[in-house]
Amino acid sequence: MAGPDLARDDARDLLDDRKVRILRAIVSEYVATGEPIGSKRVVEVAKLDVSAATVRNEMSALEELGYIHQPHTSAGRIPTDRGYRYFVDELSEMTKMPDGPRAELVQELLGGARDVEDLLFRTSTVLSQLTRLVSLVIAPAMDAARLKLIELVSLSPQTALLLLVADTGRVEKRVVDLREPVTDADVERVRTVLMEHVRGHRMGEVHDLIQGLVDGAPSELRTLLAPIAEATAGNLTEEAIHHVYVGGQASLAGEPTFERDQLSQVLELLEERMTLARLLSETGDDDQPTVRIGEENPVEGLRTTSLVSQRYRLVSSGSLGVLGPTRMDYASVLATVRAVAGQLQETLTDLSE
Amino acid sequence: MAGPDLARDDARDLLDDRKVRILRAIVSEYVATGEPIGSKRVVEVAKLDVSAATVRNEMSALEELGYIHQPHTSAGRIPTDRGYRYFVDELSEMTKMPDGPRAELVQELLGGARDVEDLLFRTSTVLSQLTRLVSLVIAPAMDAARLKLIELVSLSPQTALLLLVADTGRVEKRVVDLREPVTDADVERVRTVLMEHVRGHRMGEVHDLIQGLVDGAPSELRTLLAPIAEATAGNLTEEAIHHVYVGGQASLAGEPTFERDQLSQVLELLEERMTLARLLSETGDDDQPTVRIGEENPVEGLRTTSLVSQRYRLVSSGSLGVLGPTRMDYASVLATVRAVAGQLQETLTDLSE
DNA sequence: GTTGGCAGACCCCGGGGCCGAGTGCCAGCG
DNA sequence: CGCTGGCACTCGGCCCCGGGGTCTGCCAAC
Repeated sequence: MAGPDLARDDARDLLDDRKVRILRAIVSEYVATGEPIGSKRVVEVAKLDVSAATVRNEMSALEELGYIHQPHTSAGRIPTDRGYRYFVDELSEMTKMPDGPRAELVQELLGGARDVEDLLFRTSTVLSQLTRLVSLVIAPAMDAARLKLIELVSLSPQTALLLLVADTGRVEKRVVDLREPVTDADVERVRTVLMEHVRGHRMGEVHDLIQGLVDGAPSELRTLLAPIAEATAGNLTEEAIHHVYVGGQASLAGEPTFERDQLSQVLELLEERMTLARLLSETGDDDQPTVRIGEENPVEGLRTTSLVSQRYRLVSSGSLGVLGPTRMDYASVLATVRAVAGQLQETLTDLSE
Repeated sequence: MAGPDLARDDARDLLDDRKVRILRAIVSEYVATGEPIGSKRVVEVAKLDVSAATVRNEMSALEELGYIHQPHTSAGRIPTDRGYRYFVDELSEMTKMPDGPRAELVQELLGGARDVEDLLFRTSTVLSQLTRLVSLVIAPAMDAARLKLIELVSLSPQTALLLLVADTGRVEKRVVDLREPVTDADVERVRTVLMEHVRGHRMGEVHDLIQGLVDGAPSELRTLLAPIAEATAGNLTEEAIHHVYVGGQASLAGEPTFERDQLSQVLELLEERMTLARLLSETGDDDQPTVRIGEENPVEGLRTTSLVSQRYRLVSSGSLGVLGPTRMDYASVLATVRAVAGQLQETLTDLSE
């Protein structure tokens, strides 16, 4: 009770060495077994030279401090979010981390990805298989990428397909309703105009550029250009919301920690691409994974889960991560997320540079 | 015991009217409530002018015939797969079906789909929301579609992006590793050659055509064409496996029929795109939905689920459907699947014709 | 500060008893 | 011959209870 609202780090420093060892024992044993850990067990695991009674006193103190918690009187202790947090912070401070998987991963990731989307899809698969958690991968925003090619293909007299190819290998497409029949020659002219004026610019500027063209164009082209401008309206990049790759939902069902309705709630959230995209975009910018444990999570309904995410950088940055019960092996998950993000980044730059 | 292996239809005709009414009552009540139905309840629901005892005799006969089943002695009856099948067959014979949803559906489906993929994605969403089941949508095979545009965009000195646009609005892309640096001029020449020789052909023939070009090309182009031919190898259409859209997994978790491990098993299957694609491709070619109930299902692990699927036709055909517990309201599910398939087909042809 | 001892709390589990729902069977009736 | 009411029986679900086991908190002593 001496200083209840100390900042995280200060609070941490208050723990003497023995408390830390006890806490660590509880966390690791609980992660491994899923059962509450009692004082006797702690003595064995932490190899302490004191009796169980002493440990009980310490555990009582740790509970007072909010690091552990007992489900009911006369049960062992379980780490709280804060308990996990303590060691995650410790992990982050260590410069070297335990190694994630290496060789096979490269193999599987690089192994014949056909294009960027395919690569991201595979990444998601690899990530969920390695961690046995739900994996999330979001494509990088395209704003900063440069337009490499813009094409207009007529599908029918009244509709055409607009293609935008970025130098990152991403392709955006839009079906354009031309409102009235147009000739191939018209399409060709527009194609040329577009290519001339917007190629090489940033994807984020494309819409404005085309809009500009509409205003200054001869009237017969204008009727054709207008719907194209429209089609590129609404941020081209918001489209990214569809490009959230989710894998490993099945692992959630295997997790006995979750009640049936929690499970259903989380699964529902996983289908809201918007929410997921927002969630992942709130990932820190450093090269350490961001970890959000239980209650730290902004989304109601993910309060019993943890999210470990990391950015990968290309022209602009995307992010990826895993979602699982708060009871997870943070050390190895962090290492894996990091390794996979690194590998993805590398493979992506190989592709487009 | 008179004729135990009668074909489905014959067996059906053996049921007298009262048995049919009883079976129908059991099916509909069980679908509605999820609880085993007893003789007393049947009398009420089916409005029969006989006593419960009589119904019990009939039920006993129905059980003997394999249409219903009791979970344990002294419980009510539950329909078997065969019991459901009886009424599904009856539904299929009726020429007019109960109407599926209409107006809002059109709204939501058409509502600003940006491209074909987006449309399929939305279809999947709509389907799962309307049925509260897992929805599956698979893109049409591309073999029969005609190539509208083939483009080669260099991303870096050594890599290029190959774009194939079909007249259905589908776009396939491949990152091509060129092995050695090439000039823009080379790329331009190849582009022209490709456009000249393969445009307008069927997607299924593209690879062979390019392969032919390689053999007959001057050597400096050959080094460039070879990797392109490679990139289009492996059926272009197999790619479709990634284009299985799955929605509404959360609804499975809400279903108390499933045990925890069944749930997990089904969810795992839903992540195997290959399996799903195969499953959906086994859909009948008529304009009636195909229904596979429980054990009728070819995939081990889906033996407690039913799959209702239907083809939609474009140039070639794709299919879509829903997956859920055998205990589902087949009448309304069939109607909905049918309506959505019809609507999708319509919207697709609007787009590309 | 540490320790062993000890009482108390509580979960888990199996058994027993009761209730209710639903069945199968049977004798009798039209 | 089909239908009916009556009846015995079966069985799951529920509650209660008591024993075994575990872990805690407290305390007195070292």
